[in-house]
Amino acid sequence: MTEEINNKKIVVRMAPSPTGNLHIGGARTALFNFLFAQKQNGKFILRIEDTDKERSKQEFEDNILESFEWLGLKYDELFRQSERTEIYVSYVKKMLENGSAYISKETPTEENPRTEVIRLKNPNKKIDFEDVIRGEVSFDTTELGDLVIAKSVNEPLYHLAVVVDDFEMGVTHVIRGEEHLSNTPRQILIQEAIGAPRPIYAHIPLILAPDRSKLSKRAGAVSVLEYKNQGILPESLLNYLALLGWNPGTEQEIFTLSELIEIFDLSRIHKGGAIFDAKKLDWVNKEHIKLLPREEQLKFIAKEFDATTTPVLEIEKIPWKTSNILEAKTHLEHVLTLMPHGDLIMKYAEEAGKGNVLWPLRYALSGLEKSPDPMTLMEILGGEESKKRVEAAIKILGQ
RNA sequence: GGCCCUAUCGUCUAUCGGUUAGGACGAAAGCUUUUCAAGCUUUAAAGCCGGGUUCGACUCCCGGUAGGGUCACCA
Repeated sequence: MTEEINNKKIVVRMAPSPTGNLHIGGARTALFNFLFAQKQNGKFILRIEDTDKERSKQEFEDNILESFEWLGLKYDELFRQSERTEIYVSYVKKMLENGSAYISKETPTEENPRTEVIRLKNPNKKIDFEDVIRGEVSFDTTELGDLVIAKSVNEPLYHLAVVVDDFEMGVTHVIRGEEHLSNTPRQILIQEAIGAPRPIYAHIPLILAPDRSKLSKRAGAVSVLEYKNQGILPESLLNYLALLGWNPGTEQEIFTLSELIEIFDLSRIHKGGAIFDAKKLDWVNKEHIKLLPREEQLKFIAKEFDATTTPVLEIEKIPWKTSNILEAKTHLEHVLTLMPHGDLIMKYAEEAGKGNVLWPLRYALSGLEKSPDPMTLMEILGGEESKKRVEAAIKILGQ
């Protein structure tokens, strides 16, 4: 509330380019922006940066949008840079007029046959900026030269489009990946040329491949949506991603999205990159599945347990280790009369010895030495199929 | 290579000058008549190196080293 009274509302954005599927690095950037905006009661913009017509693909934009949808990261506004060309053109013209940019004659090459481009007139100065995560960062822009900001008046390039959009959209905080840290001085130069205020920067550390290199397709970066197919819950992915490069300062590790919003804090973000650990993600996912209502839980357990394969039973594995075949048969026969009443079966198991009853039951249902517990299996398999399997086990024992 | 950033168990991390350096994942071991791909218990496992500053440094400073990012008419 105070933010809105004292100064303007906070505005953040996530600006992916549709040149690939949204992967976990992008998802985390989106998450941090989202959490910050929610916490500050601000606005979260999703901006598709598709100024590169050759590399931008509709399928990737679709993938990004679908990923946001699945993750449950709601944005307040959606923009496409390809639909905003006139705006950039007007800025290019303005810069040309006020002399902060100029048309530069180029010697055409094979890759770049163009004879002229538009360059920023670099004032060649030192740029210092305060990064929320990294503190004071300073660059000498002399080495940047007069950077190209547009291929032509009608073809703006990345840096120009970003700066114009952030200005036009009133972006107050730029929260993005560390790979953009060295882009920042260029963008500040353009800001100053068009008279835009400087937003607050927060460059978050990269998510690394197991060999500590930048995450790429080659290094095993996978689309966010692939985790969906793997049975990862969106809240699990978000929870895990939040813990990569950030922590709440307590020992709690499992959070719902609203809990994350409550406790998220930019100042606790790390500086160093972090390796993505799929095993820990699995653990986080398991914890979130436990939080689900029973019905939902079964869906995920069923995903890993193949209920369609009829178990192949080995007779000697049916009885519990201190028991024998005859006893196992007796117990299963009794259980069969009790099915499908789980509570009655449990009661019987308590009396007859849990291992004696439950092990043969579980093994009969699954044919596995390790599996979900018998009650769960019966829920997944259904009453009829469960009975069939128990009967089959009894038959084997009776031979 | 230039510029910039970073540096605690294998991995994710706590520590904001004084701790037996804590937790989690994973690993290993053990327990369990077993609602066992679970749970519980236990163990191993870390301050990159060298200088300062200080009564005292993982923590602050400097220098190395290592890793990463970035140096497009891509984003």
